[in-house]
Amino acid sequence: MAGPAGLTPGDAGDPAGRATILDVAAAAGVSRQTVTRAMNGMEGISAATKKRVLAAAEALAYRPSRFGRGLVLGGEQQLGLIVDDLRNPYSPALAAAVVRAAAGRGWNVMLADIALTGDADRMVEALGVQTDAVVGYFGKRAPEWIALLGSVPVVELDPSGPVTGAAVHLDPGDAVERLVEHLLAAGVRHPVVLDAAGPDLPSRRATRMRAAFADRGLHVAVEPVAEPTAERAAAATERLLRQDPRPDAVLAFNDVMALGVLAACRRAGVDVPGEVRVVGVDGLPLGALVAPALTTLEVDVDEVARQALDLAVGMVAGRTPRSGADAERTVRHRLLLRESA
Amino acid sequence: MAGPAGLTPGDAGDPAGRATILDVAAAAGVSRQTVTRAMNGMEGISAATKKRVLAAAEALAYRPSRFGRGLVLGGEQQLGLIVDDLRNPYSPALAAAVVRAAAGRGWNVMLADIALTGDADRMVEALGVQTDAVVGYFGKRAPEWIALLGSVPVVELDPSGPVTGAAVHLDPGDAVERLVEHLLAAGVRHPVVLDAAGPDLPSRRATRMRAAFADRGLHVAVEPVAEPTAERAAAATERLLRQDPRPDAVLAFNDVMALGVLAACRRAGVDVPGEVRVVGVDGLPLGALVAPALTTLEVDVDEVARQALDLAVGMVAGRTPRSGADAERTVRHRLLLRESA
DNA sequence: GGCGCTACCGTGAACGTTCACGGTCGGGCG
DNA sequence: CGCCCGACCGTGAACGTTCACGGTAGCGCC
Repeated sequence: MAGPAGLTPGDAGDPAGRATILDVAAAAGVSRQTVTRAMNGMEGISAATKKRVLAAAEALAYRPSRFGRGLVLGGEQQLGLIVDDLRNPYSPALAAAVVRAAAGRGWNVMLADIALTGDADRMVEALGVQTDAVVGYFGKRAPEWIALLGSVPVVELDPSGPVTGAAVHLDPGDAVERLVEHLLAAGVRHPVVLDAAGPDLPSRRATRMRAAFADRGLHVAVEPVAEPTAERAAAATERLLRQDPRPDAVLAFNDVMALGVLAACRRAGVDVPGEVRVVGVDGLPLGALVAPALTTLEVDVDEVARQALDLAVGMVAGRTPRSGADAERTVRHRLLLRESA
Repeated sequence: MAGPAGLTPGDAGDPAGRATILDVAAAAGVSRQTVTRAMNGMEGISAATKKRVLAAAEALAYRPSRFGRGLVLGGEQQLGLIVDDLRNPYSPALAAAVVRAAAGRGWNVMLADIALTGDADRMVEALGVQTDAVVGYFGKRAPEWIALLGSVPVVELDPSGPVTGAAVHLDPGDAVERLVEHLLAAGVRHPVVLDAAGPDLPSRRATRMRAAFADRGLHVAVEPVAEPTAERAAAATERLLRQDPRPDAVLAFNDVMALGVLAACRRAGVDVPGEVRVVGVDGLPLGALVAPALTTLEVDVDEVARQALDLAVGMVAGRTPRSGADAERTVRHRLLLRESA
């Protein structure tokens, strides 16, 4: 168990570079194939030889090249996942779901964050080189990046623009209708939507919410926030609370922003849901931890992950078309009525 | 832009499998090398030929094999990151930091979750095959998994047992001393540590906290919780609050558990920090969103990521030794005094 | 002694790409 | 006309691994 002393990698003549299977074969006095047999636990090798080969491999710090192996074996299936910003808890919630779904099918997941990465273009391109399919949020630059990915199959998640290929849509469906009914029944008259200022404003969610209110004869102000963070939402809420008439319901773009709204209300001494009702979107578990517990439009990330993976593997296998109706799925939001509204 | 109609991949004789560079060469009536020149924007090719080659590539849905390319180019650097459970917000916070640090060095990050994955052994092994170095939380099974990784350089994060290789340690250092001083000065007499029931109990954190109290002549009860989740912590807290004497301070293993403690106190009508003081560990941003804002021992995830990557790339390059004093770094906790204690 | 069988091991070939070099062809120049 | 040069393009070789097959030795059996 103690590390073999005095052995640095490339201990024989090799000045640099990893040891290859031929180095091990030479060191053990056998052929390539015998090394393969030893390393991969195949039959057709004596116990003594196997031991000798493994010792040589250990001494040379030999590790099979994933490229050499992948070349002949046809490669493990590798999925690229693009998320918007890992600091927003929704991203990891989704990532967790995707990792789980992928593991079930024997796929590995490679994670990329386009908000955190300086050179997003390079990142996307690298992802295309390293993976067999890519799933994720592309936002406004979807066409550009999908082009950058070359012919790697792509599944867009909740696309904002017109879809160019496969996609999993998020549909507020009747959850938003029921939410609006609920708010109106509670006496809400001055609702405000706190929208995330993406490239295209207002967002689809905001539009959908506004439409639901408009159907029932109520006008909704849409307040754009520079970044979809709790801090920005809190700052925006402070402004809103000073308005006249004061909003009696704040619908946030996502749960994290809604948490910021709750914090701002608490600091301002405004009772939730008594004076202001607050709702989010995403259904994050941590929404149940705060007081009052957050009412939200929950998205079933496991279902999203399942559908996305289904599309991705289908496209890789050549079953699913790369675009068109068969390449689109829809996952519905669920209304999660807790305490804040 | 419109997809070329009537062209399915493998449109010529090929019954299955992706098109190779030779297929493109044949289709365009040129040689391999010319295809390479066209695809990679190299010089020594006429504009007309280049256009013809690119058209053929497009038609055949050709995509360079990452294995073939990696084999000759020596491979992009790829880092594996093992986290415990993505549903705990600390994991993504760390992952975000690692992704950022890695992107700065031109590395890609592949994410694995050992809690979510059914067959963790297989996952770890696959990670070893696909990456050039692995960083992460291995927990109790560290030796076993490091062995499984073969000769892939490994950096353990906050190892619980004795370190077998490189590691980044988390040191509560004087932050915990100052915390205990603060609690004692506030009149705390019956502190309880809510520990995460890992394989080795009590955890290093719990031990450290207990020692700090013991140094000042106070005994601390350690309460193990089956899982390090908010729900479990809340349930445990309900039990604790019925004890006599009732604890006047609860030190949780991490922030998520501390949030569970806060929720339980709120439900029980117990004032924080008036009647019970609550402390977490991690320094998650969301700890500032709850009421009262969570006092915690913050860990600088960016610094952890930097150190870990430094070790990893050093080992890959052969600079840093695989074990020993030079292969270990330490990052100190910081006391973040907010409202809950 | 010849035959076949088993256990063990080695040798071409292939995977898909890029590098280094060699070839061809047209044209300018003395 | 002979020479050289630049622009363009093609051909072996190499990367590291595994698969399919071929070889050799030992041994039992007729």
